[in-house]
Amino acid sequence: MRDSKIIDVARKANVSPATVSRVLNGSPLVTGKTKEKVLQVIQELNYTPNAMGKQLRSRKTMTLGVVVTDIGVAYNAEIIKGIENTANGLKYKILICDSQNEKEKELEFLSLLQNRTVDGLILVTPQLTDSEIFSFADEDYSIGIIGRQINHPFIPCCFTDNIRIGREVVQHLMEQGHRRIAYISGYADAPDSIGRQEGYREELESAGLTFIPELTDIGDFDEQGGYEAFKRLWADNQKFTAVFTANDEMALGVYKACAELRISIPESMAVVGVDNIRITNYVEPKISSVEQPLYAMGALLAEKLIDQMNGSVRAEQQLFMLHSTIMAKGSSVKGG
Amino acid sequence: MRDSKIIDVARKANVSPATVSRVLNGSPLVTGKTKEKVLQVIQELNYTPNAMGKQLRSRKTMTLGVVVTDIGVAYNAEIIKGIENTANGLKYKILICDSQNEKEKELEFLSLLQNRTVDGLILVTPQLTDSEIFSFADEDYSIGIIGRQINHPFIPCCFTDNIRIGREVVQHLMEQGHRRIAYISGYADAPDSIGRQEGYREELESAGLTFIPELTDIGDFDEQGGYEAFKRLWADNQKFTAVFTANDEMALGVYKACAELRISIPESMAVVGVDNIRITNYVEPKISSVEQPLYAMGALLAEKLIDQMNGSVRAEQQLFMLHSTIMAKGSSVKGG
DNA sequence: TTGAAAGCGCTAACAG
DNA sequence: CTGTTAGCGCTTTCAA
Repeated sequence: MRDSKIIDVARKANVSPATVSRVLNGSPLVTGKTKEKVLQVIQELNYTPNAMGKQLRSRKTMTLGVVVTDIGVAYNAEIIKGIENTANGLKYKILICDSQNEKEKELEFLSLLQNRTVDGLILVTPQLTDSEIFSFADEDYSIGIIGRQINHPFIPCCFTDNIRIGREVVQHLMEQGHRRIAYISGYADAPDSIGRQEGYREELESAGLTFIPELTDIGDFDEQGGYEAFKRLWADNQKFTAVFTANDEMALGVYKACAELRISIPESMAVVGVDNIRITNYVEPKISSVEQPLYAMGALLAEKLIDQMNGSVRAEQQLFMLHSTIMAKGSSVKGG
Repeated sequence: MRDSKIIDVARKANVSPATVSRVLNGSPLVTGKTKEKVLQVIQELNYTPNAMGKQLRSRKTMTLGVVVTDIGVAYNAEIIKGIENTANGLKYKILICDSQNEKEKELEFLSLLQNRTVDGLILVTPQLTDSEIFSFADEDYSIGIIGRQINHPFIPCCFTDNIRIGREVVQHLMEQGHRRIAYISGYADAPDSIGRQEGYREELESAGLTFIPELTDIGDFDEQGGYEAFKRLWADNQKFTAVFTANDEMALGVYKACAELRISIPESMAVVGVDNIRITNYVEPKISSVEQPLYAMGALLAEKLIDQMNGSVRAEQQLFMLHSTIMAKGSSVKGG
């Protein structure tokens, strides 16, 4: 069954296509009577406006591209939800790209901006470097980033205050009586690793303690990496009573290492991670962690990007730094 | 900077737009020399074909819509990955809808098929009833379903063999010496609940045991529901030594209930769930579960739907029933 | 092998 | 308030 088009409706209702279009788009300049007639014919013909015709003519797809490194990670899924809900509320749809951490796939997806398949693009902690992203940033292309701060006048960013995360975790551990606190970072060059370590250091020093490089190691953000990093730290025989891992996956690795080494948590070793993933509440003891406002980050950035796309101000770059919340649980509170 | 269009390229290369289009689409009828010239101009002008123009003219968006009830659930994320990868390989893009279990949102998204925003739509265990879906099924609309079998000539379906899941779980539990096995279903009317219970019953009976209705309860597929169902079963004082929950969330609820009731797993109570979610390997003891080929389901259905969309056979309905694998772990194997 | 011309279905100027 | 008309950028007959 061939779809009917605007001209069919127009003819049957004895009006022009323009009038039908006006009715469809809620123009106030149509008489009640005409409008009713048109609406009725639309019903009779079961007419639906063709999106491609509309998009071509209006030069808008009402679609936002979203590039994520892995849709299966709860962190990303929550951000996507925030984006999606906000976008949908503003009549935008979401085109997803799970890049599987491949730069090439991310780059490929960016071309959807050029060919106007999407009106704007949100990158969630992409693999792409700043300069690769810059090469696409243009007066005419709307790009936003979540989970990383980059310095470009047209690119709004939304990220957490990593320094503050580091400070609060250390502060919490010090309140529990710890003085020698280890830090396991993710990838060495990841902003999240660096920022959290910076906060860790600042807080230690502002408490009059010294930052000891030997108490830090690198764990690549995954369970295995955390496991290995902890074992290295432990073997190094630096005494420490608490470890702060830059994410929860690595904290799980620490749990595994402690089990093998017969170190009891939290009695002999306090552990705090970041992200507050679900599993932290199912292991014994529950893992203290820092909860980031992921949904809010997605929602906020989507809103701001859409705003910007729709011509509002672009006077200065929009940077949004959100705060996280520490959730103290059994892994860092004795008798908790 | 205004994008250049096909006519700009044509003029600069001294050819017609038709020729440029031919080059762009790899038509074999273009001279090598002409082709080179055109390609060169395309480079110079940094020309990218406008997707909307192309889509309108060719009546194809190369986009697949995907409706999921919750993108944050690992089950769904894995299916989406299968769909996305396959679709991308065939040059299709993915438009996502997280319906949050709201029928209304699912229905709204279905309209993207009507207005030709997407070429086809995949529903992943939707809330919509069969008849609601049927009202959209049409020679002209391509819809596929994952996780549920529905009976319609144009709608390919991909789902797991739930009866077999039930039989294999019961068989495994019987091998471990259990004779009185309880079953906690999800929503009473969910095909997954029914199929798994059917398999449970069949296997019991084929082993010469009787199906005891008092040993079954309903847990709504979530942790709390599993917790409550187990407590009801236990309070009912029917003796049983094993419980099969229709998914892992409910198994987690059973763990909670057993902890409170001081029933030790697996010594006094064996537990088996379905889905093999990540948490099953982080609780103590690990939860035995049934792993479904989720990625494969997504990939398979995407492929078949795209095939069907591209005019291949539509002789008979395509039904794909995949098999799952039981993963026996500590919760059902003593000393495991 | 290439070009001319006619739309795909819609919206927006401009007239009336 | 409504109609006429001219495209949005592209592909695809049909002719040459």
